[in-house]
Amino acid sequence: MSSNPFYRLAPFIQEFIYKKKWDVLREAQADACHIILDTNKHLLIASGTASGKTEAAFFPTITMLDHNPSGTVGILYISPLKALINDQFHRLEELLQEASIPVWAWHGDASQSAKQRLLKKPSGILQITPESLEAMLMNRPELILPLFGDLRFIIIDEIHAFMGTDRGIQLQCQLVRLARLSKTEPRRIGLSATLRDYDYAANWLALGTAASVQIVAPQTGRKLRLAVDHFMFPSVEIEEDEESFLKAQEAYYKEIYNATYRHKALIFANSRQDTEHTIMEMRRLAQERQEADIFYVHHGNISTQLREEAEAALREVQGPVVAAATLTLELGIDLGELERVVQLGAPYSCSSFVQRLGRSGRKKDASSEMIFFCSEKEYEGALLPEQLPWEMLRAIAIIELYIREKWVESFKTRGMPLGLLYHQSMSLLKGMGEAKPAVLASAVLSLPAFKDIQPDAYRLFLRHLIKTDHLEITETGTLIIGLTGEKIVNHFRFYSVFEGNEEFFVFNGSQQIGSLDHAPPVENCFTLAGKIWEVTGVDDKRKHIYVVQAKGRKNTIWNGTQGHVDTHVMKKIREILTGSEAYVYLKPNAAKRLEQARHFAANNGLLEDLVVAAGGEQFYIIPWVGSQAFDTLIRVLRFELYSDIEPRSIKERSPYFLRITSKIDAAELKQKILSTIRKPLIHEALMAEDEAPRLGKYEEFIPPKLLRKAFLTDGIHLEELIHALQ
DNA sequence: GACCTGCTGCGGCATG
Repeated sequence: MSSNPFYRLAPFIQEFIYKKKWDVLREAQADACHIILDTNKHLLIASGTASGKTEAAFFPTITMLDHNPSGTVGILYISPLKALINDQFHRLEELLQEASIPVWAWHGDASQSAKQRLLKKPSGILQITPESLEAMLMNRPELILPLFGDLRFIIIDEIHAFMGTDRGIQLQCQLVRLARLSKTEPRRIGLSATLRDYDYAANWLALGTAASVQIVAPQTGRKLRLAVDHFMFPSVEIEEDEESFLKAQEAYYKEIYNATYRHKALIFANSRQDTEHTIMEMRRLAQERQEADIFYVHHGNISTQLREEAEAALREVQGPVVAAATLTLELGIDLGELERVVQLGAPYSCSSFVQRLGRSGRKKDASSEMIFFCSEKEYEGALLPEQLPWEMLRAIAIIELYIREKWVESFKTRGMPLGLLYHQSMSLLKGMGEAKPAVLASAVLSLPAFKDIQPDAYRLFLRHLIKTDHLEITETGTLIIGLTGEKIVNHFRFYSVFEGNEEFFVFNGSQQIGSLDHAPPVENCFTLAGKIWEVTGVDDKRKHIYVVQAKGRKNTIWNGTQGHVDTHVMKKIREILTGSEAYVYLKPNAAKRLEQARHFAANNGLLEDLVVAAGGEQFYIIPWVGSQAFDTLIRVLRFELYSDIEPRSIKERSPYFLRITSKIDAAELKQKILSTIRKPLIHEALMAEDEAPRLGKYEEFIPPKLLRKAFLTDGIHLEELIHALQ
């Protein structure tokens, strides 16, 4: 074995590296070479952004394919994004110029003729999305053997984007189905820049196979340069204040302008509106100063063409370019080296922070840097806990967790993914045409993702699908897809397991008022078109929300959905408020605001206990738990403490605090909450009798009895709540 | 008043 793996790579790869003037293989690349070339194990590459992960996966696997060409497709590359496939396609074509290994992109936008050419002579590397793979497995299962009968490797890019999601469960099912139909056991390679829980990731990657996983996770000692700034916008309740509000806003945008001026810069925001608004202001300021328009917006509602223009500008234009994006620019599409990364507010998760940070400092020895612009709006009548700078606190917590503890969020797999059970059952049956119930059951329940589904539950599930015409039973006792099922399965939307953006239309009688992304629960109020409405009913099928105009003062204003925050982050925020540390990366305004917040929290007793008296019969509950445990706490209050608390008085800002009205005092309330959550059989009590909430796509087709069970398993996070409150 | 991802097969018509 040569000690330098470079000399073991295929000649055209050596030539490619030489031409690129890369002096040595990166650590991850060298390690990956040894594992791929010298072992039979799966491989997990968990190394930082810009460490050459994709090359680390492709160099040795292509080398092996070059030595010993495969009779069918030899490497299957699976990506969560079409954009990533297109990006990789060009890079692979360049690498493979001198080789006789073809590369094929297969996704919704790929041409039919290219797909036909591959089918004529299956070979080389195929790049695909889970949705296109689903279509293949379901509509053309007979093609799997000729396409993949000699498959050697499966490379899964950005696996953290799959782990812990329904799409990831779908992918795991597909890998097993692919292995069965192709009669191969390809080695798997997973790639990610943001992982901490390597064991979970390794298990995820190897699920359903016998081989073990070797992990490559080189330490990168990249320098960090961080800054957090804070801006206060005064309230605009009275007219005189408006001027000072506008002045503060102007100062804020000028600061962003200056931070990105004459740089290649990316501005991350947490909402599409923020990106639009910020770029509008940047344009205005540039125009005032007669500077060029170098600004772009990049988010989910922007067309592919415009997004590609923004990406190309960042990558290729000489001179300054400024783009504002939501998380659309987090994943690994190549943008080249960016000089500045600005974050408006705080990301919701540490892992998001790491991805965004990785957009700068890609060159050797360059430091990664990010400036946080946190802002706060003062307003009349703000409740005590609302006067804490939560967003800035979350920014500090995320920074501290990452730089001190190297912590990022871990993933959790759903125990009862019933929507997926429907999806995979229908997909498998469609591929089979017809099947005896026992045959279908064994094909589905032997998939590792469904190991916790009991045969009894599956029988109930099948009977329900027969009753609702999703399935039909023939005279010979076999199952076929039923009339209702045909409509679902034959629609092109069937291939994805996540729901597209829905629009709920709001009706007051027969008058349509507007639309919302989500339906608030019945009896909750929300504002739209300048008025407050109370929800009287929701028609999930027609996507209608029925409302009446709310009368009098209503406490239960629905807050919409918020980003998910982990319990670890909330605990860190409390620690920051309790402590006295001065963080070096805080700019003067931010440092001052933190000091104020610490005093304010201490003086008002906000850090002392779970329940804080707020005067009269009002109380704050500040639990310092993440979003999921927070939602469970609300269930505890609604369903178990309703005799002490006025349920309609609950006002929440998830996951930071709740305000409630109660006749019993703070100490007793706290005691009741703590003793309630430890009661045996409490799980069942936290749901209304007729409640069967859906957690994902296709769950409307599941028998309510099973759906309730799934919610108890995956929707109620009592253990986390108990643990966090102790 | 979070954010994001993905999509077949075929009939019919126009064009070279």
